[in-house]
Amino acid sequence: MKIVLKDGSVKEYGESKSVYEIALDISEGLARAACCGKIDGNTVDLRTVVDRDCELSICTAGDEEGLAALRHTTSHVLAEAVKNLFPDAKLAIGPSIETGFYYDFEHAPFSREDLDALEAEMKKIIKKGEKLEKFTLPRAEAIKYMEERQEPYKVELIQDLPKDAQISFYSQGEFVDLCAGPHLMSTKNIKAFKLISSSMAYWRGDSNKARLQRIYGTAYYKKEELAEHLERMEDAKRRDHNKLGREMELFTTVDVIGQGLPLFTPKGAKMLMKLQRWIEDLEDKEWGYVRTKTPLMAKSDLYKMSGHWDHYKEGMFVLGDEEKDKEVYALRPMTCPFQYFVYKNTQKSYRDLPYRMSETSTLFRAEDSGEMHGLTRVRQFTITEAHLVVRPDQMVEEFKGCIALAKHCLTTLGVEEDVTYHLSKWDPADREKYIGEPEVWNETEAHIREILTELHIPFVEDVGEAAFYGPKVDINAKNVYGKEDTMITIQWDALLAEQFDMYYVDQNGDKVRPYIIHRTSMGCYERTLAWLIEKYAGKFPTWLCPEQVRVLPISEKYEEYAEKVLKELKARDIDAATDNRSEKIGFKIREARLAKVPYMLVVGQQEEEQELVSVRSRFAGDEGQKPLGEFIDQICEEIRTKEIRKEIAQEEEKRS
RNA sequence: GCUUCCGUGGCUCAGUUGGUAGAGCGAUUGAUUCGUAAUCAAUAGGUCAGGGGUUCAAGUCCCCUCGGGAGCUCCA
Repeated sequence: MKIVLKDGSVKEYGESKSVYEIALDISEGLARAACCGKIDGNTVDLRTVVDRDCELSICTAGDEEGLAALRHTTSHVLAEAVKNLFPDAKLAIGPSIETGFYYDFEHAPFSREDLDALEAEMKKIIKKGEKLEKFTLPRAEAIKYMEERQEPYKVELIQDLPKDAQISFYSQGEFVDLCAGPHLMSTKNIKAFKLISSSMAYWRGDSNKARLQRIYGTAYYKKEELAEHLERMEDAKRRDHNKLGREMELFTTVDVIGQGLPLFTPKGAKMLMKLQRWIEDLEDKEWGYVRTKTPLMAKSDLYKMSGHWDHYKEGMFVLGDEEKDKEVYALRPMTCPFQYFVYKNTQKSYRDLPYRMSETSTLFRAEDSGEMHGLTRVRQFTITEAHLVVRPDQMVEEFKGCIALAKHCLTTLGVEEDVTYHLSKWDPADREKYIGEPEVWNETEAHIREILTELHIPFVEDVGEAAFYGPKVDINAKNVYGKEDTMITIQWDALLAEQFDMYYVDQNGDKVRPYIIHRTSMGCYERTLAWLIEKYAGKFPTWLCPEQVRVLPISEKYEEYAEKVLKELKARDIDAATDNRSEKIGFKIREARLAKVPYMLVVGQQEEEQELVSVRSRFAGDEGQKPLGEFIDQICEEIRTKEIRKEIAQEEEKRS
């Protein structure tokens, strides 16, 4: 039997061998790291017997499959440890995930002390180095087997498998778990793991079903990799916008004002203003948008017309009681129908299209109390939202234009590499949630698919993620903890024009229904700011900084010159301040560094006499003395072009 | 909305089996007038998230409300 290995070399064996034996044969070291194999592209367990010519690769350190198998095995060890320490616990499921693994148990909540005790127990199990053995049972016997072991969740899982299936189990010593594999050969190959946290989870993610306790953990091949991962988690905590944004005095929240209602303090408000001016100017000057200003609330009649009353009432803040009050109002959760009436204000000709209306509008959404998080999930937010009313023949070009604008915005902010594109489709199995006919949905989805393919944008398709009136392109970004949020959305709407009786007059004088694109060029400002805080760990590109320059006089004697420098900076629209406190220069520099101000201008006797400034930047450290005018020209250019200067290697930031 | 953990001066926290609050940083004031990451000293700041209960006595125990974290569910 001929085996073609990953590196192209060919091995010949006289008889059948297991993947593990072959791995051992190739390299002792490799085999130790091996977790599973791939035969002709399919992941297989190390115990799998190879009895024919094939291509075989051994999944090892660095392979996704290998890492998943390692973590999955670690989750089994966790399950064994839980059973040892808490025999009453019932096992649910325990898969590997992107950052590690988890296992769900029916049990009282686990404390950190419990997790520490479990870690110690897991180490004991690993030290014993039991072999993981695979065996299979027919379905009926498998159910009986798990009933005997009093594992009701496992029984339920097996019952969902096909009647004629052979159910596979893995054991390590006394411990047995229902599992499809693959797994390590022995528990002793687990070298580096850590239990991270525990929390509640529902059986099968259904809030009507049993409440389980989930333990999260992670595992790596090497101790150093685990240490790196834990360091990354620490770094994520430091970058967390909800903490850093408050520390940097960008925003705050107040109990009596309410959940999901952040207050932007002067620095945060300045950043939002810069973002807004940039987006609005860009849209109006370069992309042909017109601006509207429409009410933040409307009578319920409007939402009934748009379909929001039927499809989205739960998410709206309704003012007034339908039973008692003549008029019921609602704060707006979106801008669409308001802008439709702007369009309808005058009769439009085919020559007027595309008609691109944009508005920086504040929206209100009645999110459930548990959904709010920092600036990424709030009840009131502001977004520059647009509706493009277009002729059907213009639709594809305009849709592409919206994607191009979004990409331009992402590139300018330096985050274009950090996003994923999604084609959010309807769910044909859930017709209630959507309006319109299946043919329209299939057709519009096909159009979007074609556009993305043509633009060479990699994307994934998500069923059931569409708006109720049409499919969309969602551009998502991950936060520091790896959770995804939608930043930008571009929606194809071939249906609402009908609902609002919107039309244009074509060449023949006939009334024709236009198409509509709902889109944003950036996400809402709150979420965008959160993203930027985490992306840059608070060290924003200069153009966005609420304080771009801080002038630091060596002593109070040079205060006058510092004020003169400040005046010239402000005359060129640079956001600057002076630090005139009677502190030593070292102290002032330290504070400016901690405030992440991009440029510090140190001024003393030499500078005053020769109209110079000593530049110290976040990017290059001490940049030396230069004439004030030269510095101002340079920073103005950096701001104008929205340059993202590279930071110097992180100096150790000494805190307290 | 659900489960769970948490809520002490502006920030980070300490507060032992219940005996009516402490530190560091920050702030303020004074002194210092300094050349690239912390000058010295003094002073002020808290109904211990809010409300109710148990107790001779509650920051500490119990209940409710509000707010925060984690995880579900949800998300135009």
